[in-house]
Amino acid sequence: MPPHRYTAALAGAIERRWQDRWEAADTFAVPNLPPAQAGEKFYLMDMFPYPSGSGLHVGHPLGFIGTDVLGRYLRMTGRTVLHTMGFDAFGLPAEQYAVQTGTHPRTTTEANIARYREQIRQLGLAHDQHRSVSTTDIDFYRWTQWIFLQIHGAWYDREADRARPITELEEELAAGIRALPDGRDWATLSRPEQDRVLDDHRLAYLADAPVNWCPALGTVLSNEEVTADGRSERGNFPVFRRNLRQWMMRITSYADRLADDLDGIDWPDSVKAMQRNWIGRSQGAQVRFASDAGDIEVFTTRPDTLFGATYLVLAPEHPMVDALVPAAWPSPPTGDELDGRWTGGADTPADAVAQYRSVVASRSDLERQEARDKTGVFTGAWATNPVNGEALPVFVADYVLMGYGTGAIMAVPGQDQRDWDFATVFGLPIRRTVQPPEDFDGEAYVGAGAAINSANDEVSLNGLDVDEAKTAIVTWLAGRGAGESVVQYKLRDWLFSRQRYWGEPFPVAYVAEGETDGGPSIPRALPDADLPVLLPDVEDYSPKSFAPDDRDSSPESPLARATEWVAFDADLVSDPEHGWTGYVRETNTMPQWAGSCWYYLRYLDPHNKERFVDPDVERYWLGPKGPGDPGGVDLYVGGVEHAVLHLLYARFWHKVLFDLGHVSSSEPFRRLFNQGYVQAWAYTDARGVYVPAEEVAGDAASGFTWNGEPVRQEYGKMGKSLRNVVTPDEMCDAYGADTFRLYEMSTGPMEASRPWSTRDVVGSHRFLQRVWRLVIDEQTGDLRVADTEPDRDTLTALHRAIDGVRTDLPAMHYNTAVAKLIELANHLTKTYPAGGTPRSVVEPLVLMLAPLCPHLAEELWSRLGHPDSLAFAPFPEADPALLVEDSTEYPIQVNGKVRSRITVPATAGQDEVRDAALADPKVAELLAGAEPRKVIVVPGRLVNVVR
RNA sequence: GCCCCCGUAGCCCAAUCGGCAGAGGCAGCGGACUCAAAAUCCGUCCGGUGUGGGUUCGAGUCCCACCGGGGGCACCA
Repeated sequence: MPPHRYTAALAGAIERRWQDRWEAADTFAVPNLPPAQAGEKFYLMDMFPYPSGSGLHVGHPLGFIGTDVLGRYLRMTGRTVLHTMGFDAFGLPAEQYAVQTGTHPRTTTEANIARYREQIRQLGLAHDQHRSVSTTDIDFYRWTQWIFLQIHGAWYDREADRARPITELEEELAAGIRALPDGRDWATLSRPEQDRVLDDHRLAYLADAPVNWCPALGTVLSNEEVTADGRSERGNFPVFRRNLRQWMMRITSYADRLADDLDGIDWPDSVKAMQRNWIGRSQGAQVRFASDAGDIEVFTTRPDTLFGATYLVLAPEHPMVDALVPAAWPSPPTGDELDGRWTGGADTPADAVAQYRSVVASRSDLERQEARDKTGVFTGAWATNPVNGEALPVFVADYVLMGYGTGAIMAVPGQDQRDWDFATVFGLPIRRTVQPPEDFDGEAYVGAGAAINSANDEVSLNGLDVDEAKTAIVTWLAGRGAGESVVQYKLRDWLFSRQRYWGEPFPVAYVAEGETDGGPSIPRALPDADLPVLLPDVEDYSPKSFAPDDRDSSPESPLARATEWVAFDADLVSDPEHGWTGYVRETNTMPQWAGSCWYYLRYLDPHNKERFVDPDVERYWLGPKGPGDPGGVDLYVGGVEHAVLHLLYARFWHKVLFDLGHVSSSEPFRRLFNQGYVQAWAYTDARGVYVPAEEVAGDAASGFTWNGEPVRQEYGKMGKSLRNVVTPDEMCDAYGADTFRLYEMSTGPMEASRPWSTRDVVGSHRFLQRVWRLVIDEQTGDLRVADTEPDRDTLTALHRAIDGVRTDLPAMHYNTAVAKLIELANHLTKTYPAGGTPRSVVEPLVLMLAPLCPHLAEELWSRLGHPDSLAFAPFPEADPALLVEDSTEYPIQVNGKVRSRITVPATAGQDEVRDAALADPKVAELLAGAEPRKVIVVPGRLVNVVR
């Protein structure tokens, strides 16, 4: 082994040396407010990790390395880059570990963070270390609590279409500028009554609402945390709908802005589509059908089909059902017999409904989804269609959901397949009100067409297209007070409390002995001086949990047991009626999403004791660049799994802060990029048990074996349970961090998922050895470069590489950038086999390699005689004159097939190329004297002669 | 069921506007070095782009249908 070869050991020594040097020199620190002469700012961010106990595997740093390469490139092209890394450290695993072992979650969390920091440090990421924060830092969650109080202290002014301080609402109510919704006089209300009015408007509020209660986890969950089949995203336990008093955030106030503002940000279409879908805005109409129990209000997106409604359906849980049900089965208004299918064989409508409800309740969400057969029962009631006075039977069926619209629909089987299916099962009439095309042979017709069968004495839709008909009928309904145009959303308010220990405590207080008017407790904001509200020490970290299917159990937070913490005294301006004593704390904590809703703001100003972020600093890094620009982080990189949850919540918080004047940007993340995942092969033996992937031999052709036994290959996530984890530590030991970085960047484009393949890593290592050898003699350690002029071919190769790399790196096309560097290095190795590579070529190569392999590049740069770090050295620039060669070779196609080649001077015009092509003997032969019909010359590319 | 993305060499991947299918890496094969092996170095084989149509002078690229893979939504009225 030559003594100065670039081995893993040498790489390791070089890497540690440069990491220490960067740290000592604070190379990547950036001031909160860079001086005026600094280059244009760029705020670069990764989605921060949850520091799990098992540390990083090679998949985790893919995005971190990608952002680091970009950040380093941008610094070398004159930009001022802010890039750091934090930790999303509240959350369930540390708490569950605490429950098992009694170790405080903070101890576990801080140990895990220390481990993550070490692993990240050895990768050589150019982070500003001073800005690193963790959501569990007291200095951090103090401001999470402060932001909560801002949201709690705000209401949404519909007219102004923005949030405003609740104090302004109070002033307007007190001054009589704004009337109370129920017509009461503000001045006559007691203080608790006034407070309740205000609470009804706050963006953070307590509500008795149907929530997702997960007995097995002992906590409630947000809609976003519940899977489509009604189980917890974490742990896959059953989740039940229960009415509980919980903290909610009024994210629905922002539904329109959250949907509309997607147009102004540079995000992947798929993520925008997922957010739009989750918000689920649909334009429609609310229509009232009179019944004996009062008006039944339905929501429809197709008011134009109102004349085709032949029955109504209410969700089984609809509050009007009981009032609608008559004592006995009625006779139909038509005078016919009551259809036997309608009654479910029950003696009375009440029995039928009760029976049906119990059947529905016993069906799990999964069963309900799988079995799409239409079931339901007649309530015994009729309602009146406002457009034609027809009596429509009212059914109860579980294909109508209480959680969307009004929980009631008008059924139009002619234009809706679900209604068609139901009508078929129950023998209900079907009437088309949109003319299907002549060749239409389906059932319900949902397409465009002219309205038919749609007229009464006052209004006729017949002949109108769908949109015209909608407008006409809504106008008519509105004139009669029977309906109006409305917008519906799937989005629900955000359930914001959890019955957990390891989360941010709520900075609120309740009067211990109850409100003076005997009503429910009013949460009072704590004064700023009382922040942070620290987590108390407790004996037992677990919430009370229950059997997974115990739906009637109730949540109980671990904080409730910290009785000395719960009871406290405070001087609350938010509670003018009371004194200074006798308060109790909120014992729920905030969900894990809270910290990640604003951490990008704290990165900007992490040590500020007075504010969560200084306004000037926020404006510098996040402010809009001009009119119409929303502002925000310049590039945010992370996995697509946060498409809805984190990214929707963060946008919501940011918009509240924007409305209240705390930030100048209206969106948190100007550009979002989803990196792919590193996946891995896993292997199972004959019993289906996973075997250690690193011990498997063989290949796809000859079959895989483990200990001589055949095993089956499968593809999936990297993880302990699949026994296929590879860690960055192993790769750094075996090859060095630069090789590992280079390999991860060269296996594919950033957005693509790709399989991990340890045995391919050697290719990246060999390339770095070649580069090393171009500069350093492996035997002596001396420089091998010469101060000579490169030949013309080498210059062209260099400038083409520069040109390509300058295009590829900022576009995050790292795999092709790497290919171009390898190509150049291979050219140099071949051209200068005995050494003496011109310094003027080697130095740009080293600089171009620096973003990808910073340690190696720094070392070579230093050995080439440059005392300063190359972190801010100018990135090479291509000379356009050197990109082109003197002559160009053109393939000549005849009728699309390559038949010959010609070489012409690079300066040749189209006519010269054409003439040269036609003069080619092979082409002349194929033409056989005939004039070509057409000759296509693509400059620099090819010539096609059409015969 | 609906929507989105992707199918190029044994494997991972390149290929501006439609313009010579191949940049790069792995594996394989041959050779150099070595007593031998590993490591390293040099050289080299391999496919016509999932399938079938269409548009075009020319299609990996555009259009249609199908097949395969991945993701999202899923009785949302």
